[in-house]
Amino acid sequence: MELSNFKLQFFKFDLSFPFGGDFYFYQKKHVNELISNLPKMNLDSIKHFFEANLLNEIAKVGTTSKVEAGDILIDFGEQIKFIPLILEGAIKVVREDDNGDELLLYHVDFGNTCAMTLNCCMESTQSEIRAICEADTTLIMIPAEYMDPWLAEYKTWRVFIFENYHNRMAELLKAVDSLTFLNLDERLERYLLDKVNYLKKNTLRITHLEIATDLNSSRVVISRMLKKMERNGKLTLGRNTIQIHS
Amino acid sequence: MELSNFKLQFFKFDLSFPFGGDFYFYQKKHVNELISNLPKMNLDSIKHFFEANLLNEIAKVGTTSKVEAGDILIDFGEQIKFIPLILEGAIKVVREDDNGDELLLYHVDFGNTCAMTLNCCMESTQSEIRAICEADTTLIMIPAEYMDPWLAEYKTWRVFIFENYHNRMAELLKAVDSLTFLNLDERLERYLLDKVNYLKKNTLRITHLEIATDLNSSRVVISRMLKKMERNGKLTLGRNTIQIHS
DNA sequence: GAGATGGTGTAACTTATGTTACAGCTGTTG
DNA sequence: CAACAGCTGTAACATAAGTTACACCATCTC
Repeated sequence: MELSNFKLQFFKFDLSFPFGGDFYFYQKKHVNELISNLPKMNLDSIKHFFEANLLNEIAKVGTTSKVEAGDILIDFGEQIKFIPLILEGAIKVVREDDNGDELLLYHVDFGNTCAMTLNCCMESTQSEIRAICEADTTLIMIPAEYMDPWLAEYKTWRVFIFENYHNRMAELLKAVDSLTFLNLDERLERYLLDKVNYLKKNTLRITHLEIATDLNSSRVVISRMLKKMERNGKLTLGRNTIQIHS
Repeated sequence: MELSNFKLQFFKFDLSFPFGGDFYFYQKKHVNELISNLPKMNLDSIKHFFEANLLNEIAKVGTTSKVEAGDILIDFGEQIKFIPLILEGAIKVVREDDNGDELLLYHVDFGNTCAMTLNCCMESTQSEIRAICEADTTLIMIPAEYMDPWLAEYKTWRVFIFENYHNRMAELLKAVDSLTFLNLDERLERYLLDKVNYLKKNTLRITHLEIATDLNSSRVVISRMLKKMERNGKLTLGRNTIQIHS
């Protein structure tokens, strides 16, 4: 509920950073520079759903970081030490089996965090998923040890955490529904529309093979279905691009 | 973690109740009789993972109820007003699409609660799932309004709630994995082994149609596969029964 | 005990999806 | 420019799963 209006107001992050994509290697000194550089932005974008005292705490212990498209944020089996709160960009969460076959589970975007990660923070278990940035992404990293005390202390934190659990659970349910009740062509259509939605572009830069991987299908099948959809006027195919007619 | 040893010690619930399966209709007076009848059992089975003060609170506001096999605990779209904590028995959680096609998501058993329900308690949303008793089940119902204050006050409650979220999430992931990476015959095999596990019997009382419904498949296909498994010596088929050789 | 109901077995067929193979095209690299 | 790697299109075939149809039981009811 508190989250909904958050989505309306993006803030632009214009500083360039002296370090690369993998936040596990960020040093404390970088973080301090960072925080002192953007206190206003930090508070502005979060103040709409966290209480004042909590905002202060977040400003004190959180660090802002930027991750590039294609970077892997979290991988299978990793121990997670930060709660990532996404300010800008989009992250996709995938599952993999023993043969290396993949399946896209869902996307996490603005104002959300990854509930899979939350579990790890509370219980020090390992990640069951891989999180990959789809666009350049800005996030606040909160050290995992604050998870529990904040739950005790701040109502807005509890709401935030539970809303996130709820959202993730709903996404997982949606994934189960698609797998169970939809044919591949319907899943493909949803997949494309989803992508248009959260990337906010009608023309997607993507190959048939990437789609096949996300849907755990094969390239030939996806090409076949895309061609059919093109014949039906739903989209236009190009090399490395698909333009959705919506 | 606290939950693990809880599983070892069942307690037997021998009183007969003056009311039927649907706990939504229980009256406060019944509840009070109940509580005064079983204070010892209540505390015994829970004291291993809740702190003393919380146990007192649970004894004060919780009610014990018994639900029969086959009863629907929670259905789609219902507003949930109680957190169910399962003491004995087994509950299956299923998903349904617009055509009425079903899919079994997972089971909830001893010492656990349904995380889907938790969301509803925190945010007053509606149930996205149906919960059906598979065996006669005893549970403690805790009014939803205690959910949030207890999170603030009791560390063991937070652990309990998050462990449950984690378990449910893991079960959902397992469901996704099965749907994505396994063939129907493998899913069938897992399904049967699962059932043997949580019902603690090698001989299952079930029809092929029921299995087909749980797996969102068709009876003919399931019969075909079961017959093949019988020929391979994995099980013995009978009318309404399947005996698993393990 | 006749009929109805529901569970199981099996064959024949259909459909969705995956696989293999290959051709053509585009852009990059040496 | 020649060679190469990656993307797309298409045909032919293979497999998993769903569908239809029907026979045969077991159990229950009138």
